Amino acid sequence: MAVSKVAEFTQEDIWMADIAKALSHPARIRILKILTEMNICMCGDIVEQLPLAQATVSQHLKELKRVVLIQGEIEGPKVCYCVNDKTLQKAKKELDKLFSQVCNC
Amino acid sequence: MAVSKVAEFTQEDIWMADIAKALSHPARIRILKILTEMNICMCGDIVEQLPLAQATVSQHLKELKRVVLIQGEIEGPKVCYCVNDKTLQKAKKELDKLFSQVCNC
DNA sequence: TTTCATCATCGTATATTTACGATTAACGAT
DNA sequence: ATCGTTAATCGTAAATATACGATGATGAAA
Repeated sequence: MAVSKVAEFTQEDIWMADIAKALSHPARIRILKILTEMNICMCGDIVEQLPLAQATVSQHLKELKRVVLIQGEIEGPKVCYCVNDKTLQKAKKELDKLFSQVCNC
Repeated sequence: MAVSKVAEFTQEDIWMADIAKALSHPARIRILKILTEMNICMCGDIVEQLPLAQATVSQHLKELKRVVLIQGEIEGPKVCYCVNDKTLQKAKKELDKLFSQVCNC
């Protein structure tokens, strides 16, 4: 694109779109589910369960971290990932709000 | 990317990611709101309310149509757009399901 | 039938995303 | 100190997304 026009929208719409972007790849949906299903949650565990290389999974984790849907805690050479309930709750609330605004039901 | 790996995920995760992708630009969030707020909903009306050229808005509408979050009805030279409540309801339901699976709250 | 209005599509430029191998960094264990 | 494990980052290639001007198609109105 020539130049992004994203900044010309409201902060609310930008945030919502940003959360949606983080959820816009099936690998990242899957990662969120894996993080909840499993107790231990190292990057390696996730790589095992996805048809993707370690570098690619690391990139997807980075995107989820960017919007704070997940967070990682360094434990020696390992990193223990988990979902961030606060952001998830806010996302759910804002999505509910959007859908109630937008749906005639 | 070399080759997309999207097909290797479940249909459910792919659908959810696809809906999220459609919502992943603030212009498209805004368009959904405009379509609900306004009674008449021509493409031109939307263009007026966005800081984007007509061709760009048309592209965003196409992306929303792709996942059937909206639909357009041709009325002479005009096209009357409206949100698709059925898809919105399904999206809300699936998102709720995802969040309940993924959030410890 | 010519003109106008409306909107999709084409062509194009640039930015971003997806994917991976290779490398690097950080730490624990030997 | 060296080695193995873990995961981030770099470099790169290819696919997609974003943005717009120009053009095309369609139908209403003159």
